[in-house]
Amino acid sequence: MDVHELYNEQIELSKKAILTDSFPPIKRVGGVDCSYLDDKFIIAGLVVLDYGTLKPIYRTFDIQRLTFPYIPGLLAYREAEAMMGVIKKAKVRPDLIMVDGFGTNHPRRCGIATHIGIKLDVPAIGVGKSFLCGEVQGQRIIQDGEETGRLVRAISGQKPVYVSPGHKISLKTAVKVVKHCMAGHRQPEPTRQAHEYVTSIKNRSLLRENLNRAKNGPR
DNA sequence: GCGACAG
DNA sequence: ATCTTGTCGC
Repeated sequence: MDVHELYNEQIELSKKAILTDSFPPIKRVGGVDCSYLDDKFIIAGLVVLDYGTLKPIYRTFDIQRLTFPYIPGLLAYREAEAMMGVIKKAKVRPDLIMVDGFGTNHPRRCGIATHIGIKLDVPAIGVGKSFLCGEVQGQRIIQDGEETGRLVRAISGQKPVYVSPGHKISLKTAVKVVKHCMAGHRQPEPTRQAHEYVTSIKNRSLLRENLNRAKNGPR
């Protein structure tokens, strides 16, 4: 694969990003995250929460073969297919998706939240757990003079989360939504619960693997 | 060339 | 992300 073609695709995708609010009142928020099995498979999980109570009302997962390596700036090519797969198979549709990663705060303004948002035409927000790029000025993240992201924390003094709009939402509203979803943990509930979920699926898979090994291996 | 670099 | 014990702080 040629990374330059992917870079160009990201640049083209970023031009399609809508960074203004264009979605109905949020009733359900979705959170997606991934985990891996032996570097061979990727598990994507989706948890849909009631926006008012932040209680989970639905969840599903999808497992696919891993086909792309981890390359900073190209995370979407490793995880987006699995995430979009689980979102498409969901029986309960969220009004907005929170993704583990970035949106517009990205070297080419096209993090995985933007990638998924545009390809599925769904409002999306990126919630990163570690700094990616830009210049931090207080709570703001500036790139080429524009504010592309914001540092948000549930508890002052603790490590922040990096919020940026992915698609069909403004930075201001994205921050507002993420803050609304904070329940005393560093990460907002949608991605936090999605992470817990995929981890449990992973452990369930590993357990099943070991049971089969104990049953068939020793002979 | 050097440094930075989501999950 | 993943591997992995004890340990620091609220």
